[in-house]
Amino acid sequence: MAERTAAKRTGDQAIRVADALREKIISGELKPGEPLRQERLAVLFETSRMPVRDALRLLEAEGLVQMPQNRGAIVAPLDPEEFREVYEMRAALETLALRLAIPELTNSQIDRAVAIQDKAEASDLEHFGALNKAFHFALYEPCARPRLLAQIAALNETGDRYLRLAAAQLDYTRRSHQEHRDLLEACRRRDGAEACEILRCHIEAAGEALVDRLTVRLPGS
Amino acid sequence: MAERTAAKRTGDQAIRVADALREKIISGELKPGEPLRQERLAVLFETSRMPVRDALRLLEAEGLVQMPQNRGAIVAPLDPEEFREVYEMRAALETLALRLAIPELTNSQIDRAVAIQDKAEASDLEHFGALNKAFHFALYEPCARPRLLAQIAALNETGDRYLRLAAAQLDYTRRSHQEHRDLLEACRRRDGAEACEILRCHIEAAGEALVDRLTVRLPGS
DNA sequence: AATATAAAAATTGGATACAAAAATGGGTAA
DNA sequence: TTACCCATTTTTGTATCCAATTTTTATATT
Repeated sequence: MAERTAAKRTGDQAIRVADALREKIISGELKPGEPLRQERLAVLFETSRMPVRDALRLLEAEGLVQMPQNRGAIVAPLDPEEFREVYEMRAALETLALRLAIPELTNSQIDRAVAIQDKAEASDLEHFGALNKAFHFALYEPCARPRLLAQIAALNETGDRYLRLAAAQLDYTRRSHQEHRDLLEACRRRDGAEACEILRCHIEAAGEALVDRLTVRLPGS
Repeated sequence: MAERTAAKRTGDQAIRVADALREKIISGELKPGEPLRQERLAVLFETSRMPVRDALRLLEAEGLVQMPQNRGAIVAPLDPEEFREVYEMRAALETLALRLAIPELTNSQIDRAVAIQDKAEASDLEHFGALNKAFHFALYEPCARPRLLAQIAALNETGDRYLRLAAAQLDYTRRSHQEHRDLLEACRRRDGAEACEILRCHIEAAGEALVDRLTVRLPGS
């Protein structure tokens, strides 16, 4: 444990650790309920326990980690009820973002969303998650609401954990793609009400489908 | 700086410090932009800098504190645009909570909300904030969505900071009380659509009124 | 006199050290 | 054999210490 070869230099170790941990949690490399020992993580990321603690606090705020008193952090367990909650909140907040964004949407921004969707339809499941997120955010960003967008991003991250579990959703992507196309069409017409309605159905349908699947797969708590 | 008389004892100092700081920030005792020096706070709360740091991280996640890199924490500045965002999100999330709660609402729960509202109408501005929050949560809680409720609570806390600024809102409380009564009426009829519509207008009206006021009062960023 | 620059002070981010709490395991008694 | 209790070990929470960065202050130069 002697040589801290890499970095004692500047800035924010906590962010770096949090990003790496978040990735490991979302990807499922760290399993739900798995304990996160501070010393172990400190060694793994070549730093001390202090930035690790900060990172854990960050992820706790994001809902990816739980930190019971004096009992050590664990990867937040998966719970179909929580997932239902997440997509309900997503439906509410993402329609809000879209409604606010549509009056500001430029044609070139819509074109960029189309390009992302083209790529998504050609890609495999591995990259689908990221492209899907990029597509949605391309449409939301013009709303210029940083706090709202951050919240949506956090909810998406939590949701992605569940998505990973039920990866055999190939049958769903086709429907998803069609809904994305419909959504773009409504955006081109600047029809906010219609676009929001499509988006709401899009999120809720995906959510319901996944909840069904998860309920079968997961035991209680 | 010698005697740490009070406490080296147990548990989570960070929570205690965070609670105290949050109260000071929301109440306005700590002004927006004011620097939060770690050592100073450590002495004030009779602890070391470490729990203070944890507390600041917590409050940063809640949006009440900003922590620029290596530059020390400050009380998050107030920005009318942020407030607009907060009440837009509140409108979206609280109508969701209410819609989900209404089918579960019992008569006794409604009665309890009425009792809270009675008290609110009789109280002074000092307690209005807390009672107002209690009223809303009495109606939302039956939705049984912990994450959603936590998010709403956080948004309310942020919003309360702005409310404090424009306290001369006596003229608004009368309208607010009437809207609360209308809302209760719709809940009694279990008319979810109507109740949500009233709630949406209630939050948006209060928000718009306050944004106007704040825009006059506050300079740009 | 104003501005740029460099030294000094203050303050944060990170590492190590220490104490309290929880988990573990072994032994003993029923 | 099983249940319970106490000692040991692990792990967290808190305090102190050190290095690096930012801010302030003083000085010199134009």
